[in-house]
Amino acid sequence: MNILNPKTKCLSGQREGSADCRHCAIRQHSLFAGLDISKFELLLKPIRQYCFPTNKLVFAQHIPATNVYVVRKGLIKLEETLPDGTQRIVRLIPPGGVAGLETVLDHAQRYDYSAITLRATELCQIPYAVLRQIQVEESGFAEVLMQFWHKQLLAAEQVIVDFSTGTVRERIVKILLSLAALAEQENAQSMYLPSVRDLAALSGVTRESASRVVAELKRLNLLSKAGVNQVQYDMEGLTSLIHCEEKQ
Amino acid sequence: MNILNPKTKCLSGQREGSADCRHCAIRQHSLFAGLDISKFELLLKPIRQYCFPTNKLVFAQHIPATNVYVVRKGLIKLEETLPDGTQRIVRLIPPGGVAGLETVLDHAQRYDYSAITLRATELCQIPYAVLRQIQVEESGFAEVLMQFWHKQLLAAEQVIVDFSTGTVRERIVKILLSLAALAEQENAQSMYLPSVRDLAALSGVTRESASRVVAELKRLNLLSKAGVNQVQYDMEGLTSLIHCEEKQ
DNA sequence: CGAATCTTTGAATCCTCTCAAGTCTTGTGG
DNA sequence: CCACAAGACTTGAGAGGATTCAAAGATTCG
Repeated sequence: MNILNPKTKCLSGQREGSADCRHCAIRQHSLFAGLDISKFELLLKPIRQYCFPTNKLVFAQHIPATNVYVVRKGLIKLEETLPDGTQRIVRLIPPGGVAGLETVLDHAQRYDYSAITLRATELCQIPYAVLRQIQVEESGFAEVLMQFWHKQLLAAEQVIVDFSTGTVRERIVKILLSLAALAEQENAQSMYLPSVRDLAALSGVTRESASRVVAELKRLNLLSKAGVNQVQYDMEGLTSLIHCEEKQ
Repeated sequence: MNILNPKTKCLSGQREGSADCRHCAIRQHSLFAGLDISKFELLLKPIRQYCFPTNKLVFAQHIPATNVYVVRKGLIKLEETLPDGTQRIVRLIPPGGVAGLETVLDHAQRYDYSAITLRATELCQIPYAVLRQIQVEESGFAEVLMQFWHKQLLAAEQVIVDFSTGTVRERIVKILLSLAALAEQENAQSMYLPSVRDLAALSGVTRESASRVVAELKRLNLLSKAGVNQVQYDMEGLTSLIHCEEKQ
């Protein structure tokens, strides 16, 4: 919930310093929206900001849950490892979203899933005690927290309805459209293309199947490489693929 | 949140009368657990209890959300209808669970999904204003509500990880094991077997595929009919099916 | 009892997975 | 800075599984 100092280097999971929520660009869109920050200045001191590279573990499933994380920039996955060793992603958390909300519950002291960055990601780490105290002092904060619970639910439901239903091509295209929408929000020139492994884990198919679809989309010029894990995309072309399939 | 008067007939969506939360058998396991009911007696008056038969719409997706429903007995599905006309179930709500929690949010005035009974189901209908008022008077109630948000999330995640991953047989068996666990909780002689349509909508496969698996399980004597939508089951046999598949 | 709906089953097709080999990338150490 | 190793991705071929289409058999409800 603060501005990343561009002079600070972004090392592996390194602490960037304590948060400056007053000047956070994303604040009004996230957990502390509507909060009178000056009133809580002291309370917010324990908040730390981190900067993770791609594929770093933010917290592991089953370990004691002590912090909620706000995604300021980047993208996180919440996933579970299945008995056969493959992963299943249960939801993605875009900028403005939170991970580890189970921390705020009295009786769920462990994280339900592992949280891992999909790309370079800036996070704010908010200790349990801070949220608890804000709840005490701000009667409206419980309402805000529930909005975030709701967001989590909607994200999980999207995984079910959009990403885990239909043919492999439909699923992958819907994932890409969803990520393209994120890119548009940031006015980015290109969009983030997850690894084949993550596309597979998010859609519940094999890596090979996911790879074939991505290759096909590139062949159709609906995607074209624009850097490491970055692609340019043809929004209309991708969208039309889904509509064709729905007509079946 | 009250005891169903056994003398009252259970008609289609008919109101059973106002709630008597003080004597509710399920209360200590649901939304009002830990609440001093006598203190809220007047407030809880608007709560109504309903008794729905199989396959009745409790509320429809997109209509204004004005009530939260507590499942006292039976089973509810939350589902969405896809463009091709088939349904996708995003989660099941067992006794003690709630549906329509989005009602309590300030900014989400419409239901995210349609709620439909899978079997004869007893519900308590709790108006928004009641929950809001309890939140005002009981500082701990927000915590309880969040526990229920968490439950919803876990249910959605189960649909992703268990019911929408792996072969059709694995998925169906995991659904059945989950329902068998519910039956054991109630010390029932047999378990509820959803319609083929619902099994398909819950696992994201076609009705035919779901039907074939159920037929196969009956042939293997892991399921045997014990009434309308009721089956006896071989817990160990079903469980071993999953373990075999995981070893692959 | 009859209509409508749901379920079952078969056969053919299509899709997805599996297995395997080869290619490309990435990160590390010399 | 390059070489190498490990891991990720791609691609093909074949097998197996799921879907589709179709028709017949149950069930349910009025």
